[in-house]
Amino acid sequence: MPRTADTKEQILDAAEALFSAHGIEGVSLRSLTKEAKVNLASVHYHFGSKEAVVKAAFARCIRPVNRERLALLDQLEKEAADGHLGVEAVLFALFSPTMKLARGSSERQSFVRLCARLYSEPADYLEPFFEDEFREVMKRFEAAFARALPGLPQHELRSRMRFAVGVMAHTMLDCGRTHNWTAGKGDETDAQAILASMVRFVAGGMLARPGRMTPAREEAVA
Amino acid sequence: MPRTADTKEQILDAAEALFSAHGIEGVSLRSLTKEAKVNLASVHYHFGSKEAVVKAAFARCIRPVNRERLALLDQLEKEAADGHLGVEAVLFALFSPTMKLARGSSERQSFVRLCARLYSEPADYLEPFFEDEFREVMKRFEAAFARALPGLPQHELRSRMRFAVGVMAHTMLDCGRTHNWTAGKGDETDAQAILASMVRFVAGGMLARPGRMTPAREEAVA
DNA sequence: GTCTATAGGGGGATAGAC
DNA sequence: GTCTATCCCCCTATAGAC
Repeated sequence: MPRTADTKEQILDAAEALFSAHGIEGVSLRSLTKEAKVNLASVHYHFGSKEAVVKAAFARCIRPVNRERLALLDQLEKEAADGHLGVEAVLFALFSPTMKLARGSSERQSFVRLCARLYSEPADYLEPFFEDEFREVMKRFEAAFARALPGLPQHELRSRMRFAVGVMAHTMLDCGRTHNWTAGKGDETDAQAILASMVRFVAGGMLARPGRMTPAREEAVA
Repeated sequence: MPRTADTKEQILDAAEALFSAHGIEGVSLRSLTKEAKVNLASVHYHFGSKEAVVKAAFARCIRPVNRERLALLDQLEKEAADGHLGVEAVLFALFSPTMKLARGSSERQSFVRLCARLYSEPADYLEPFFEDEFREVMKRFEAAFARALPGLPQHELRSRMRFAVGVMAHTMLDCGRTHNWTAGKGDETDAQAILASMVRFVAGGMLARPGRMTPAREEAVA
């Protein structure tokens, strides 16, 4: 065994890799402990339950990302203390920390998919946990977007933030399906190009003039 | 029993409701047949396996939607045979058929979440199935967007289409979490407002000038 | 802290009567 | 076509030796 990592971290490493590949319900503690090369019972000794492993794995994945998001936003707001706050800059602060994960070691690449998957996973116990982990980020970025997009009604702003999250989550999922992103040759240039495209696209959506569709279109859905 | 539906359809009705609520792995054939008020063995008689039930439920849900998408696009291309094809109109053809589902009977509302969930479900056997079901729609809409957005490089166009799908999929998932969309009072006005917001947002992204981020931002991710 | 062994419950699938 | 009964698998969790 080349690593000196302790049992707890070996379990979390395996949890990240397997949960992202097969979903929570698709991973048994047996497959998990086999992958981690630890005993089945040790997972209960260290975590107490499968549910606790899921939360711990997710927390270890997302906390540094959200910390970096807030740090980037701090820096951004300090630079622009007096004047204009750019939408693209705010989006960059929101997106780039996750994108960075997609370029790390192959063990870390699966993190990205894990985060995106967990958001759509219907486990009831995850929803309040998610809310806790993201509350600060959501609050701070809502304020930043409100400043970058003056005049946009709050309800519309919140909808657009959800759309932005949708773009990111979906892109994270798609990054795991390599055949979709084969324009670049590898991870290094790709991640940067995808991030740039994402920021441009979402900025375009954020900046769109809010308003109604043409009447003809509205009738068609009524 | 008020309905005269046969066993097969009762199973599919229950499958839609339960899969969308709990995910594929979260639903056992036992819970499925209990909800459907049919015998456990009947699911194997009619479908052969759980996997076949999943595919059948998904096909029954998505085929009419994709048919309507293509019909709307047909009509749109006929109207605009000579001149300009509007991005918002194409987006409307792509999005509105799913949005309509979200306003039907409560049994049908869960369809929407089902479709969104299945896209992120990591079941290997679903990916080729998905590809088959959406090939025609993707081909036709890629051509339509190419026409509506002349000059946009094909690779960028494909990225943006994935972003658009991400917005829709994420919105479908969120529609099930009612507390997120409580601005309107019910489903009727909400669905229309959400659809309008979505179309405006994605159109803004589609129409964004493709290009690079500012050099400072690019360095930060390198 | 780490292991073996096992409890106790569900899971998908199937055989065969009706 | 529909049912009951059952096979055999895998699951999480725990007890208790080391």
